[in-house]
Amino acid sequence: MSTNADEIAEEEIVERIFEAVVEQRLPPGTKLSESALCEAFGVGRMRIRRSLLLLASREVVELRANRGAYVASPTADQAREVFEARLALEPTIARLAFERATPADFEALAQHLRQEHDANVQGRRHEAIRLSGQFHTLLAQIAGNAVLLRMMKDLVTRTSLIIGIFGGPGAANCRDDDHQQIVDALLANDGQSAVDLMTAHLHHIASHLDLEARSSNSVDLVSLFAVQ
Amino acid sequence: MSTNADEIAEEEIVERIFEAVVEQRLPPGTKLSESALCEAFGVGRMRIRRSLLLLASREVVELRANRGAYVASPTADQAREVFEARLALEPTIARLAFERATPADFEALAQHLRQEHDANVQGRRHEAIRLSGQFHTLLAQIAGNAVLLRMMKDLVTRTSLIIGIFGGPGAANCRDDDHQQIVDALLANDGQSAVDLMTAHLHHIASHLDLEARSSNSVDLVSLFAVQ
DNA sequence: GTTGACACAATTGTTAACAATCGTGTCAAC
DNA sequence: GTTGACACGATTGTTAACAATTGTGTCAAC
Repeated sequence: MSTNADEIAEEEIVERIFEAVVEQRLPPGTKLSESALCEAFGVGRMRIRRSLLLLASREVVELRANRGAYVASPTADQAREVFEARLALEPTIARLAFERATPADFEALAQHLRQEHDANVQGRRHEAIRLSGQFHTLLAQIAGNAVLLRMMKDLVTRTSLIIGIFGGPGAANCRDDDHQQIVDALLANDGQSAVDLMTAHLHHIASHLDLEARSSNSVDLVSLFAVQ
Repeated sequence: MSTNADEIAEEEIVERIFEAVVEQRLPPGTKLSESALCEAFGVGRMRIRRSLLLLASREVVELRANRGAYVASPTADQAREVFEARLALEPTIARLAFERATPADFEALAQHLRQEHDANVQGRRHEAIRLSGQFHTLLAQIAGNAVLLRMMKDLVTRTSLIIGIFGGPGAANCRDDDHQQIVDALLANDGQSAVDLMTAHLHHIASHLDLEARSSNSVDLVSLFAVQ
């Protein structure tokens, strides 16, 4: 009764769009027209508008007045902020996951690493990218904190956008080897190493970004003709 | 042209309700009827509904289907999660604020402490509570990270709800003396102390909660008649 | 050939009426 | 006197038509 199967809920639409963004099938700047989404999800316009509002509140979508919804294009500053936030959260998440992981969690981690490896080997790029981000939310899930999990979902999604903009052409999200090492540390009962590896992992990702790159679009003109 | 003065934006409605919740003028469970809010803010129903959706997405408001919007009533588990998240974020925020604070920021902190002290001495309870929470968001502002700032606003607001439910009757949010000490540490150029004081401060607040208290409402019946 | 204004089409934003659901109060039955 | 069913009022949820804004394409003028 609470789960009406007749129509898709906003939550699911948001989830699906999140997933598509994580997989980089919806690049930054993509226009999300209401009518197209109505058709895609088979729902009314109101539901789409609510979903877009929710996506905008999580800064995955940008709402321009009278011009529609677009997949967000994080700026270099925003990219820095996202990674700073991840560096604040994820070491703690790694520690909590270390403290609370059950045997079932370790099994889930092992299975995830296999999937990630397979997707990489078999060249399923979208799936590999998605799993790569999902590793971080899986850890948050194991950490057993819904607040942190929600934050991580947002940050991981925005990270995909950031890599899409500032990452090199071949740059995927993470080396899966890093993930393997983190899980190994957890299995070896070495929590501190897991925390440190996570920190290093994030620094590694951030270091592969060129945050000076795409400022060319509009900022150049502004700064070029600045008075000073 | 972008700032139409003719009507209040959703953003402002959300901000105002956030403020009222922080000040504990909107206790947990309060019904937020659409018509009442329409009258209160002088806007159409659609705008109110959008605002409520935004508030719900930040878990300050709970939306029950066909029954309306209510100020959220965090559970004990959610309370633990919120404090865990704050413990993950705020030490980092304190460190960042320490690294980046300008003389103007220190002046703002000093002024804030004065206001907080005055409100306490003069017994303006609502304002005191608001300023007490605002201290934490002010630090996030000084830390210069919009992502972290947004997270902190949500967490501080939810903390007010948590204290309203699980705090003792006279329990305000923070002792302002703790805040003074943190600022003193920053002024003394002692970043590590500021970080440690912040951690201790959060533990102090959490320790004054009785997270076993209000589980009586519905859980008691369930556990009372449990099979085992 | 380029630039400017104008009009049209397409899309978004808003409003108002309608439908559905829930809580409450009354009333009858046991 | 308590419990159950029923109907009403109030509130929320949805739909569809309408209004407003934006972007585009055409056309004339220089």
